[in-house]
Amino acid sequence: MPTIREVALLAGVSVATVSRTLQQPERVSPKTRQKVMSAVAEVGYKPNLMAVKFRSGKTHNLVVLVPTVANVFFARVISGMQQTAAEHGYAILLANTLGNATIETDYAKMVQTSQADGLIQLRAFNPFDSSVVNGHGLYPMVNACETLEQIACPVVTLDNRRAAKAMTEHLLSLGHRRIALIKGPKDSPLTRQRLAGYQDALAQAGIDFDERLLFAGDFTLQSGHTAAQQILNQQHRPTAVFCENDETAIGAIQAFKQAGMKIPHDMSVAGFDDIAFARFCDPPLTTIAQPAEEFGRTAVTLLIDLIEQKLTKAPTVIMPYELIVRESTGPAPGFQG
Amino acid sequence: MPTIREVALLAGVSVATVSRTLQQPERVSPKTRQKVMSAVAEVGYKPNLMAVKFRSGKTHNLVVLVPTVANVFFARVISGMQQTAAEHGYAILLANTLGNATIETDYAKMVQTSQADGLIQLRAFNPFDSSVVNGHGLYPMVNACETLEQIACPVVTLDNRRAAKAMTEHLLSLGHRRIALIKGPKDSPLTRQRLAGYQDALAQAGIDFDERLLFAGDFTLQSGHTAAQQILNQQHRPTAVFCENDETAIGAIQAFKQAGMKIPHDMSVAGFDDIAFARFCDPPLTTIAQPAEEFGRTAVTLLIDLIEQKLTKAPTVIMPYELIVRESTGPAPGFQG
DNA sequence: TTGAAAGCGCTAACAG
DNA sequence: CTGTTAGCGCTTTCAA
Repeated sequence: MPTIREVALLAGVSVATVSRTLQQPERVSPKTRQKVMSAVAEVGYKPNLMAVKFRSGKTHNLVVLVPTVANVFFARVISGMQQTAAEHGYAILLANTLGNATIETDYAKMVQTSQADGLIQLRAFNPFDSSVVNGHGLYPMVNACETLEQIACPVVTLDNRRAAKAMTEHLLSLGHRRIALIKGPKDSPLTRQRLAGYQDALAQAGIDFDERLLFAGDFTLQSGHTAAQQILNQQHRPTAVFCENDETAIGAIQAFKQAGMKIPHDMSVAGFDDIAFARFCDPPLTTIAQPAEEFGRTAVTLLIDLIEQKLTKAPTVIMPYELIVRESTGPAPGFQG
Repeated sequence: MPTIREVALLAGVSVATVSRTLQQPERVSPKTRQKVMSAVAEVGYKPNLMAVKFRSGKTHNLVVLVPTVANVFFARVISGMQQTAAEHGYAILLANTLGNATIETDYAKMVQTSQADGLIQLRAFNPFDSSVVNGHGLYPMVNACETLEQIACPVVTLDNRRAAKAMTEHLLSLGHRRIALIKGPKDSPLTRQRLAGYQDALAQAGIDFDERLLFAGDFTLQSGHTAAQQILNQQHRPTAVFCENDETAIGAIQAFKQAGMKIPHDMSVAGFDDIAFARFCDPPLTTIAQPAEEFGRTAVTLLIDLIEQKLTKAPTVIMPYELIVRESTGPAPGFQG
């Protein structure tokens, strides 16, 4: 790799002049500029940006902690991040953490060791060693999609409670009275929020909350399938199932169909996220659309503002949702709209 | 951010001793080690790894160019990469390139500017400016999933031709004689290879190749749906459709079902990749399983070997495939097995 | 308009 | 076992 020194030597100027030619060409005479540029071309010089970053103290790297890139919703979020980051001259270092705290902590060290300027966490977990955080101030961090409580950092989130309530109301409006809920990962605030919204809607409709209608899930296809089988084994079956994400719903629909049920005739199923597959299900899935790419874009924008000190206090941005009614939900048996 | 100097000052030793204590503690007396460690703890010292990397000339970063993380197959590949990279102390810089040559070239510059040690490309395109490549040697690069012709770099690939032939043979064995093929992106060698495999099987079975059974696609759900509609409009319909990936197949299945067809009774549909959704389709999808995570792991291993000069020449690694027969393929109408 | 020189934080000879 | 020192490649004063 040729260095700036070799260029200087070949052009017969000082390294300072080479640097200036590349950074602020107008401050260099046309003649030297010419000489330098052809020397650059001749040796194929590319500045060592590692050196530049080291010197400037700015890496222009952002770490993103994502539980799993295999989750289609997250994939969209990342897509949005990448785009905005690139526009601002930042690169994304993506960490597929599998929700593992150790891996998250490891990657967070990239910020602590000056390898990245900031971090975006898509899960409700503070990846920075708390002793460090308390003792020596916070590192630039943004929380997206989830809600990291007890830490003062910008948050980009959905009003999950309202959205879940809206979906539950949709099911209620179709005459459903026994509505099961297949939850997301246990320790996630998002899961609690969606549950709360579900309960809100039931309470408002004067329906008693029945804990036996709650089923565990973890946002995977398999977990939806498993939960649906449990529902099928239940004595007094629900007539509708609200799944906390689309993958779960798709897994559940399969289990119901394998058991010979017709969707939505025998069972209504709703999801959450509106991933691409939702529209291509059989039947197409009723779900809540979230602006996934916009989540990513917003999170990156906030983080860069934080890094560049344009932010005075940590805001909470609430993104809009949209109820998408497709064909996986229908009237409850015997219901007269 | 405290530096090594502050630690040295506080511990009353030289910076070299601090560095040694951290790198090779055994070369330092227990007493000084003690002093240094408590000074490190007291100021909350974290080494500036940017400086370390700059000095060592090794970044331990790998750039990965992926057409789109939203493709579930690629998501799995990336997952495998991340894992292996982490094991070797490397980080993955993921670039969601959308198959855009300009974006790819931009990210490739990270290698050229010493911000990353090497690159993995998942598409058949050389992201390095060819003049640079020719003039000044190659950068460490590995091609995975696709086949980058005309460049001598390690390749991790599937025998796409054999795999496609195997799937076509499966369909032929079910009595299908008119088999449509929904292709992948136009300019992809992988697409050509799968087409070749399809033709191999037909030729071997003594069936004339009919160009009207070829349909364009781009690996998206939507493109499968669109192609299936074209098939439905055709005069002399095929009885089976082989899709070059699972997303395409899932899109196609929906279109067929919307037209009132029963799968596989009226139409057999096969995919390629065995993504998670394949098993949860209705009906579950017959497909070719590829060891996606293993692709990622192998590519990273090769790249690291290349970077660390453990590789003398560029190998081509052929990964195994497996024909997964599920319920989306069945006997051709009137066929007596 | 240009050059000399300092220094970013760290490691690795080399001396002691 | 420990300290001194040079230097990685670059930018940026400060002088000339």
